[in-house]
Amino acid sequence: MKDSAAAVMLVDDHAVVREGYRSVLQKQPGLRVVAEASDGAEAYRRFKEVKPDLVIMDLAMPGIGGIEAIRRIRQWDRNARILVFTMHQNAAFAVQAIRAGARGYVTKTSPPETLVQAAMDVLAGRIAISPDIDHELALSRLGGEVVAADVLSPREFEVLRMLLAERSSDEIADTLHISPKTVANLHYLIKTKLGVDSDIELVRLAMRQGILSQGDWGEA
Amino acid sequence: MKDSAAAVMLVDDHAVVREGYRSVLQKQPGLRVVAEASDGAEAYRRFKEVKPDLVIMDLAMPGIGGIEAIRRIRQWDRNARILVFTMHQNAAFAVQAIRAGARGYVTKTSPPETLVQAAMDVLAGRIAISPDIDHELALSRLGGEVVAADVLSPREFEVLRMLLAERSSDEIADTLHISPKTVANLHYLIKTKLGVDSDIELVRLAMRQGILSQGDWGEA
DNA sequence: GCAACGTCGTGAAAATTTCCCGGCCCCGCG
DNA sequence: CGCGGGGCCGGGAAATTTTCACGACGTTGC
Repeated sequence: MKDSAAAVMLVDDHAVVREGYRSVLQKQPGLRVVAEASDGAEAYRRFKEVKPDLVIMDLAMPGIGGIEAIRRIRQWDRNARILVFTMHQNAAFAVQAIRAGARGYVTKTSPPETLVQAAMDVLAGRIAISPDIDHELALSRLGGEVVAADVLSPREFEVLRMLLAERSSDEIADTLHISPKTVANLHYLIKTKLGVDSDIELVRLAMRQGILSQGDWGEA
Repeated sequence: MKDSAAAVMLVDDHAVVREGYRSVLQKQPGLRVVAEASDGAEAYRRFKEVKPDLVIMDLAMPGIGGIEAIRRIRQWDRNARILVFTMHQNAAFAVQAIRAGARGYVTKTSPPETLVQAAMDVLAGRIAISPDIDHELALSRLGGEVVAADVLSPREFEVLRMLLAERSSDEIADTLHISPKTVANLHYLIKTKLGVDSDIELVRLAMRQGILSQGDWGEA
C-alpha cells in the first residue's frame, strides 16, 4: 500500500470507545479504519483475515487479555505493528506490553493528538511511548519498588498467584503436592523478598504490578 | 427548552472516550452536547455554569471521584439528572451511584444504542439501568455476598478503611486513640462479619464493593 | 428499668508467622 | 571431578497474631 491510507484495526471491548478512536483517527488523512474487534480472541482472528498495517488496542478485555492477544498476533506475524491504548497509567503494564511485542503505549488520558501522533510513529517504524509513561518508567527505575516477576523464583511466583486467587494455604499445598508448611514458608519468603509486611500490602503491590488483573475481581 | 434539543454535559477523564460519547449522541436529534469536563471538580464547576439538562459521566476519575461529584451536583440542584456511564460491571458501584443521586447506570460494554436510550429515558424522568447491571443486582440480592457498608458499625468501617490504606495496627491504634489490642479485635470482628478468612480475601471483597477505589493504587 | 447494641478492653488458648536450619537436586566453573 | 551457588522442600522453635469468651461502660429505644 504505497501511499494510500494505512489500514488500521481497532480493538476495545467498549463500542462507544471504539467510536471515539474512529472519530479521532479519521481526521488524519493517512489512516483508514478497516476493522474492529471487541476482545483478544476476535482481534487475533480478524488480524489474520484483514492483515491491517496497524492495530490499536486496549489491554483490559474479557477472555484473553490484550497482552496475550499481542503475543499471539506477533507470533503469527513477526512484523505486526501494535499500539497499546489503555487507561493504565502504570509502568508495569507498559513493560509487559512492550515485552509481548507492542510497538507503542499511549494512555487514554492523553490528548487525541498524542494518539494520532503515536499511530503515525508506529507506522513509520518508531517506538511510541506517551510522556506520562516515560515518566513512570523513569521513576520505577530510580528507587522504584521491587518487581515481583524479577526477584521471585518461578515457584514463588506461582504460589503468589495462588495466594492472590484466594486459595487457602491447604488448597495450595494440595494442588502443588507440597506440605502446607512449605506454602507458609514460601508465603513468608515472598513477603520478605518484596519488602512487604502484611498481606494487604502484598495484594496492593500485586495489583500495581498487574499480577492480579482487574478482570479477576470485576465480577461478584 | 420546550422542544429544542436537550443540553448534555459529558464527564470523563479520557478525551478520546468523550469523543466517542459525542459521536454517538449527536446522531440523536434530541440531544446536544454543550459542555465537557475531565474530572469531578471540573464537572461540579461547569454544571453550575451551564446547568445542563443531563449529565453523562464516568465514575473512575482523578481527584474527587464520580460518586462524590454526583453528590455535590445533586446537593446544588436537587433536580439534576445524572446518568452514569462506566466500565464497572458491578452492582456495588451501581448501588452507590444511585444512592448518591444518579438517575441511570449504563456500562461501557453496552451497545451505543443503549446509552442513547438511557439518556432519553433519564431526560424523560425515568430511571435507566442497563440489563447486565440489572442481572448483577438480582444476583447480589439472592445469595450475594454481605455488603460491608451494611453489616459493619461505623467504627468497624473506619478501621477497615485504615487497614486497607496499608496502615499498621499500631498506627491505627495511635491515630484512633485506642489500644492496639482493640484494633486487633476490630480487625477480627470485621473479617467475621464479612465472612472472610484471610486478609487477601478481605482486600478483594473491599475492591469489589468499591471501598478501595482504583485511584488508590493506579499510581506507583 | 431493662434489653439491645456498639465500643473498648483483658486474658488465654490456638494458630500462624517468622526465622534458622539441613537435605536434595541441578548447573556452571576451575 | 569437586565445589559453590541456587532453587526447592520441609522440620523446629520462638515470637507474634489470631481467635474467641468475657466484662464494663455509655446510648438508644421500648
